[in-house]
Amino acid sequence: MPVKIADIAKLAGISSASVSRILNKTGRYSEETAARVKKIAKDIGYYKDRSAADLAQKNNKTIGVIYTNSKTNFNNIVINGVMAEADEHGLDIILMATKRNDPKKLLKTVRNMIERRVNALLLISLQPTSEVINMLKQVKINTKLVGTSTDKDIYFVSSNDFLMGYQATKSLIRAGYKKIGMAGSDIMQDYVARLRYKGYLKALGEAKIKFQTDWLSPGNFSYDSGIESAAYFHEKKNVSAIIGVSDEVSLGLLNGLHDLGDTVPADFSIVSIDGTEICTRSRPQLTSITQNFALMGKIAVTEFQNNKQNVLVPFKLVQRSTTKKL
Amino acid sequence: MPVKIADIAKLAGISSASVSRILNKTGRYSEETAARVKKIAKDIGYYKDRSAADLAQKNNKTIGVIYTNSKTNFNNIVINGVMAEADEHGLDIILMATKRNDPKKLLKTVRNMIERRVNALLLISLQPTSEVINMLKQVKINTKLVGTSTDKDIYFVSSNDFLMGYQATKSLIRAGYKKIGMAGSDIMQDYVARLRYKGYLKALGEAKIKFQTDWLSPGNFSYDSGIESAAYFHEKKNVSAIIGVSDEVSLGLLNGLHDLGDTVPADFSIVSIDGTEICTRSRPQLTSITQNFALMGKIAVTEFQNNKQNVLVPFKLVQRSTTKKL
DNA sequence: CTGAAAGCGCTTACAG
DNA sequence: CTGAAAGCGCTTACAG
Repeated sequence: MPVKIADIAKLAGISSASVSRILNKTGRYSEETAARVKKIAKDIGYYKDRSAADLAQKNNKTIGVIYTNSKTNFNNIVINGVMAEADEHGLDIILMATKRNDPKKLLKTVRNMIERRVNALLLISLQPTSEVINMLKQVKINTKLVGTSTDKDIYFVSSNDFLMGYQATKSLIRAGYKKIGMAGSDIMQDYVARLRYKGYLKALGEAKIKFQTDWLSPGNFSYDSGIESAAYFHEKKNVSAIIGVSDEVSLGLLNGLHDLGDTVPADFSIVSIDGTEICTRSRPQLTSITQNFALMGKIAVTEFQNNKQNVLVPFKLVQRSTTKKL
Repeated sequence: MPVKIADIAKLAGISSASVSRILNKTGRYSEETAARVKKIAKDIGYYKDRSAADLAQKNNKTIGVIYTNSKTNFNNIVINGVMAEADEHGLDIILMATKRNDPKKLLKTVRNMIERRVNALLLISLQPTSEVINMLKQVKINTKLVGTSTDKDIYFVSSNDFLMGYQATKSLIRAGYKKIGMAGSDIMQDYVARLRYKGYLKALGEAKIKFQTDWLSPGNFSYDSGIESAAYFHEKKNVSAIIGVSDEVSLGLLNGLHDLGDTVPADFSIVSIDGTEICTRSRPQLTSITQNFALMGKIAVTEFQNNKQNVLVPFKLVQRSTTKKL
């Protein structure tokens, strides 16, 4: 049985109301009694019961964060950004992890967050079903996708996927590459993939390069997709540069190509999209379109009350060693 | 204003008590009214207020998990194990992230968990100060360290660090290596490092190899420590094999050595401790002492009520390409 | 099978 | 500056 405010009140010979005010630094109270109360609280090991406090206050100042506990490597960066900003605003964070591509589990997790009455909800690199979106709308919890965009009826903070695809391709073309592949995503199934693909097509078009359908190697953004794409391009030898749609994919490409005896960037050049530390920890290091995930996390919490629009965060091209000078 | 049980009760023309029983599938009730109540609850978008429920029940069936949101790569694996097991037992998980080496922030986070009255607390790969440990003891929350051992007054589930150091060293010796370094930890400051070092010394001693103090390159388990150690050993050329105390360190070693023109395993062999996917994603792939982090997570929750002892989880040596055949 | 009522531990107008 | 009291939304003996 944990100690409660009433215990402190009794010991201090005052009312619970006063104890509450003192402990929360709210309302008026004398500093003398305050000192006494704080000492007692400390001595008997008092810790507020948040259930009771939240219930009474009807506002708990916590924002929920759900992420997929899979190999997506930038979640941690986003979460760091979220935490740093939440600290500044005196907001608590409750994290919950879910599995990628497990709508049931996500639904359950979202329900849990609703039951905990979080003030806002952030979904990191996650694509909710409309069932989830409707649920959230119904209970009027501000929700944002972070690190991914969407065409569904929900706000997001992410990079401009079209522009990243465009930029990656254009830079490659400018450096002299003519046959450019794109690896690791499924433009039929995936909205983000489609946007990037469109940017890629646009850059190709502007340079009067005729797109070949076999320049695409599909996948699900994973390392294994990269490995498979490496095998594909090694076999086909139809491109000289490849855009990996995530750092995972690009590392898979790099390793897969290496294992097949190809040299990067001599035989194939690679530019990755994401730009996490994976890029600097491979040999050669991966040239990348680098997204600002920390900023996304920060913005997601700064804007948590006014859920009025999407925000697109700037990205940049970082030259490393898997391409010629771009 | 979210809808509440009373709203459902009014709509259904019954008491709140009955609604509560139905929604929680507890006590007795007729299936007819149950069906009606469930439909109403769904229609008006009812979600239990957990604050109220927890307060009334004085038990919330949730276990708190705190981890460091830094580059420690095995946290995710542990957390996956924790989640899987928690699901089986119908336990909720609240995750919170903290910074490595930030006792203030950890204290704050632990306090937050206490206020939320978690049934048990898991600290993933974290070394709490005695202040934290005493706090937890005072409020009688079962707490376990997961993924690290300790000599402090708190239980843990981890691998046997002494044995890992011993095993890594002994395997190397058996394969013919005589000059064996250990990189990336500080045996003065760090308890885990000391245990592994003692195992290492024992294996050396058994093989009548005289330990040289310059076989040690200190660090803090990080990638950068690996890079620095690479520079050190490259310069000294005093060992032929190096034990990296974490996958991060080992990857740093590998990359650092590569950048200095050394070849692994020809010039230096490396065996890593951890065995996460980092080991299979480097070229050459890292031979490792592989810990079973998922099992640690699982065990930590299975045992969450009976906090009576430490548990040591088996590890194994996995041969890859940064050493001769061990 | 069902309801009235007390209680969980806080907070917060309100009155003094 | 302080206290008595109501209320937050649930759960759970208890009585029927």
